[in-house]
Amino acid sequence: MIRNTRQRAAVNAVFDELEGFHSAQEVHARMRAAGDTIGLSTVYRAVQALVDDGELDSIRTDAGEAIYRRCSARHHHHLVCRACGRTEEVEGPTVERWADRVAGEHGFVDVKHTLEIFGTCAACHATAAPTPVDGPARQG
Amino acid sequence: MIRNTRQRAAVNAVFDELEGFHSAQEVHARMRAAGDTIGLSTVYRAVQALVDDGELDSIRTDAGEAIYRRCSARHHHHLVCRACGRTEEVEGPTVERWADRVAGEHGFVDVKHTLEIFGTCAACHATAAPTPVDGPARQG
DNA sequence: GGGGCATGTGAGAACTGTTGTCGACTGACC
DNA sequence: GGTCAGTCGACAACAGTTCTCACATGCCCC
Ligand SMILES: [Mn+2]
Ligand SMILES: [Mn+2]
Ligand SMILES: [Zn+2]
Ligand SMILES: [Zn+2]
Repeated sequence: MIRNTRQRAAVNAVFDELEGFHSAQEVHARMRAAGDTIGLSTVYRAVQALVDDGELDSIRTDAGEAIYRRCSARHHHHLVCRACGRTEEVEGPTVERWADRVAGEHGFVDVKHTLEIFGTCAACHATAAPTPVDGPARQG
Repeated sequence: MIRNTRQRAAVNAVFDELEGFHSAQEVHARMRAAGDTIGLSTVYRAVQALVDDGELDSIRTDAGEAIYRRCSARHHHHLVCRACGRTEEVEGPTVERWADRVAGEHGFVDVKHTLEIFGTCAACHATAAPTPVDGPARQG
């Protein structure tokens, strides 16, 4: 049985205050800095549980780190500024249908997909680029 | 200046004989097993150089491991069977236009994207599922 | 065909993110 | 309150990747 614990609730609460994507390690550091006592393993277990519950969405940086964000319930994708890290949720039936169709044409069933879009947001394009964030290694 | 070395050529050659995606560690093990003497660090450096040159395409498994494949020059995406790991290259203007359009609508410039499709291929769907391969953690 | 030397190599150490271990703890249920 | 499976967290272990640095070797120039 899944039990309600202070730690799980606290991790969940952190994502109420946080915009955008954050790693388990960062969440752990923030909680510790705020006086919360919680183990790193517990943070990892909590974010994974939250992803399983659909509370958080997770993507992986180009460096291989998993980052998490409070996620709206609707299926969507992310548009990420590679300069400032700002993310927008984007969605649309076009790409959903395309993915299902090409998979079906190849005889694949039980189809899911991952899609992330990287670019430079208008603000960052206007000014000089601040601290960069990893985009994809190669356009794929 | 970039120098031509036996090791770099050998890593490149490995991908001529190999279908699908393979990790740096696997390539290293194959080369060692075949009697090639090469260091793991060198394999990592070689595949990275090949990705930079556009000779290889790289994606990251859900477990965070980078895997590499000889890549056709045309822009495309991958349709991966989560049961047997078989991959198909898929492409189409629909999804390209969609990604560029939604990014443009949000004021983003210099846009790239990553897209992978996961499913069960017809062969694996017909038989019982063999050794599974990771798909995405969550449909995104 | 040699020097000279910047570039590349590779064994091993180090580093990163993540997961496993296991004794202590505690929320849920009675 | 008592029971006990689920949970915690310090720590170790692990996997993939990158760094270090002494040694080797392509490449340019003669
Ligand atoms: Mn989608
Ligand atoms: Mn594309
Ligand atoms: Zn930006
Ligand atoms: Zn298959």
